[in-house]
Amino acid sequence: MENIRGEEPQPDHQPSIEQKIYIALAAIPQGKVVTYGQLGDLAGVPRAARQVGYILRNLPTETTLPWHRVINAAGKISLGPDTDSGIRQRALLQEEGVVFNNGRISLKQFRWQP
DNA sequence: ATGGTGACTTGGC
DNA sequence: TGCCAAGCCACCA
Repeated sequence: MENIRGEEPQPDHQPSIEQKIYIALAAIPQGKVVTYGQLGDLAGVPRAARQVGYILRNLPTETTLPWHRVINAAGKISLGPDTDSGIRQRALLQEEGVVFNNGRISLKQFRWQP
């Protein structure tokens, strides 16, 4: 596999941070969400919240990964509600049955806990 | 080398 | 509840 910057894998064959994030991301079930920091933890990369955001921002638009199931610790979408991606994320989540209350998702109800 | 930035998080009022 | 300051860490100019 190759990373988002088109670089080849590390010579030691260790999974890159990105690959770990992709794998953890792919495991999130439909109708559930995780926070940026949680995704890092699930991928075995603590304190990687900002890095997760960076990686998601650089995903190709045609990705099949469930990028929309990642929200912030406040239970809100981190993209502006006025941006195309922000609007799409909300729509995709609602299609999966995720409910918004005043722009917020109840982590109590919808957070995925393996 | 170095300081600014950001799809973030946490603790304290 | 909500706002703020710190902490965080890869990326970039």
